[in-house]
Amino acid sequence: MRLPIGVRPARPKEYLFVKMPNSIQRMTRQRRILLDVLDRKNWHPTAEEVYHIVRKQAPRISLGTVYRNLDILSRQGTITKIEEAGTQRRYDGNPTPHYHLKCLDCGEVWDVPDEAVTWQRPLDVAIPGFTITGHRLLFEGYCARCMEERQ
Amino acid sequence: MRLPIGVRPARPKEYLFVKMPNSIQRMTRQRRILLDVLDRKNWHPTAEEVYHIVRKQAPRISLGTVYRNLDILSRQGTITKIEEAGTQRRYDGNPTPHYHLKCLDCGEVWDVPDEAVTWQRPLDVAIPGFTITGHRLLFEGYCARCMEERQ
DNA sequence: CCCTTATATGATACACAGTGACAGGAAAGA
DNA sequence: TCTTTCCTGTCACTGTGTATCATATAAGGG
Repeated sequence: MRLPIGVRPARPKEYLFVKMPNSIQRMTRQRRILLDVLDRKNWHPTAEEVYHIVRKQAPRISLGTVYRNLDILSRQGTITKIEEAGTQRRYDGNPTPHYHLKCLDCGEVWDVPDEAVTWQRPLDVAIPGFTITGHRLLFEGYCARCMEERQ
Repeated sequence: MRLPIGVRPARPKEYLFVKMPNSIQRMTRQRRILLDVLDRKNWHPTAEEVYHIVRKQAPRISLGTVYRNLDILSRQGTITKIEEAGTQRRYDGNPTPHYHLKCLDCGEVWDVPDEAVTWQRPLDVAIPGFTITGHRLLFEGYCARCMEERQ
């Protein structure tokens, strides 16, 4: 579990020019379960998947509440939102920056271990007139299972 | 203009395990206009934006036709589909691999000139059990105009 | 421990981006 | 010009996520 019951999470860290969201004020039952469910390694569920799992513990939770909390938590920096236009968003309980790997066949997403990526300096970019605050890197390919199935 | 009228573009290049799309068979008026409109440097319109511009030359074109063609052309390799930047997909008339830059404030997307990116080894990744076919890299930050407006 | 109050929830309707189906239209080769 | 079959426009529809609002409840104070 990420946060002890009743403990307010840290306020959103200030970030250059980023409009800061409402942060968490209350640790509700639903929110606690949701955080607990998201706290697994190398798991990148869609909102729908989170919803189905959370319902085992909170059968009357609404999908809206799941979306609302996933949004709040990701904007607040507690979880990561993986956005790709045209597809379903995925969420990642791990808030520290890291890269992802996506199977082009089944759509599943995995973490890329830092040591698997080789570049000597962690990537330097300079574009005149632009203030760069970060980058997102997604690797694409085919997972072992999908490779097998297609042979 | 990318393709002379009446010239069929190259058939889709075969690619490991990728289901190949229907490729272009006919150079229709609508398709010609669309390709013409997309052929601008450093422009990354949404389907909606393309639609509005194409309609100046083909007022009765449907949004469905725009989507259909953007999809066919990108799968065929004539244009690039940008999925990682925001909620709406964007399209890029430039089919050669390159990176993009997105303003987190206005949502606009630009090309990153290759020489602006510095990494000593050209990015190497090895993940057991995974066949990597490519990667997508998106830089995020704030453009000059948005920086100014917020000061 | 109960009361108060603002935040969070559940229900529902809605918005948006993109897709599917299909009859009619028009490219391209004969 | 004719024929074939791919493509278009129309329109209904789906899936993902958002807005609204009455009700419920967490958290701090008395």
